[in-house]
Amino acid sequence: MPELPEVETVRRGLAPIFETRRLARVEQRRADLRRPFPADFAARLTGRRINALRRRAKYMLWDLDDGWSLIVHLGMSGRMMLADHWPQHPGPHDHVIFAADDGRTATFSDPRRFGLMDLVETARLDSHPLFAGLGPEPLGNEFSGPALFARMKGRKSPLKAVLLDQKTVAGLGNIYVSEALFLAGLNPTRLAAEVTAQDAERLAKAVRDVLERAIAAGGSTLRDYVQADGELGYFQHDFAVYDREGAPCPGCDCDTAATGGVRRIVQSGRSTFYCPNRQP
DNA sequence: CGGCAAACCTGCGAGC
DNA sequence: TGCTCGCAGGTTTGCC
Repeated sequence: MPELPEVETVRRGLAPIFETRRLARVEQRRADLRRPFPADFAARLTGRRINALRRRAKYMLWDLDDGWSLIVHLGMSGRMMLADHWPQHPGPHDHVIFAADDGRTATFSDPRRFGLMDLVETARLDSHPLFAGLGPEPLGNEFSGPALFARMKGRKSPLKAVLLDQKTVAGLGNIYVSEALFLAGLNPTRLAAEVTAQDAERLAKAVRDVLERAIAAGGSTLRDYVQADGELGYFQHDFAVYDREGAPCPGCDCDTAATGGVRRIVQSGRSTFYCPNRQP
């Protein structure tokens, strides 16, 4: 799915349209996504003004004028399609349609239906089950080398798994974990407990760096992710290692014929890409 | 606690 | 051309 940079890109696409506007019409077209929608979902949103459109980790938050917030998670294949008018012929995967009071619409489309939507009292957001255990925002002030080091301490799991764990730091997914570990020169199979404070410092910087560059590029477009305005993100052209098995390691003089180039391994069922030379 | 596989779903590309 | 298989950006659950 969209990881943090893609969710942030979608948020930035929606904010100018929906922030400060009222929801004139909302249509929920099926009973559930990954889980059921809250009761009276569309009715509770209709007529509400959106005070702010925020993001926490990979979740979008639409703060409403009645003290509640809409939580939107895009899952693996969720996206928001913008239009000037109510869609005439929604497709089979168009599950929710939102219309602002000026007639513009956003259609939430999610073929795999791993996304979810929920409503929560804004003041109680941090205690919502989805948010209670989340680690710090990687682009926020709470995230730093020492903070990351503290969270990795004692964890006898591979770096890949620990970074993918949203309790360590919130917002990384399969792509950006591989990219960050590459930038930091750390092997994904190394145990988190064994990295030094200096390693953690480099890793924290790498996480920030890759996420900031990905956001600047509008995220990564693989199969079905597009920005809210229909434009394609282009950070996928900047991947150093992700989905580049066998390719020469970028910025590395290692002999591809000898090393085999970028290597792909499977960790807890998911692909990890790295350069064995730069990430010993 | 931790690692791992499977589950939830559909679509797509590769290979035969 | 048409089929099957494997794999895909996430998260949760349940089992060793």
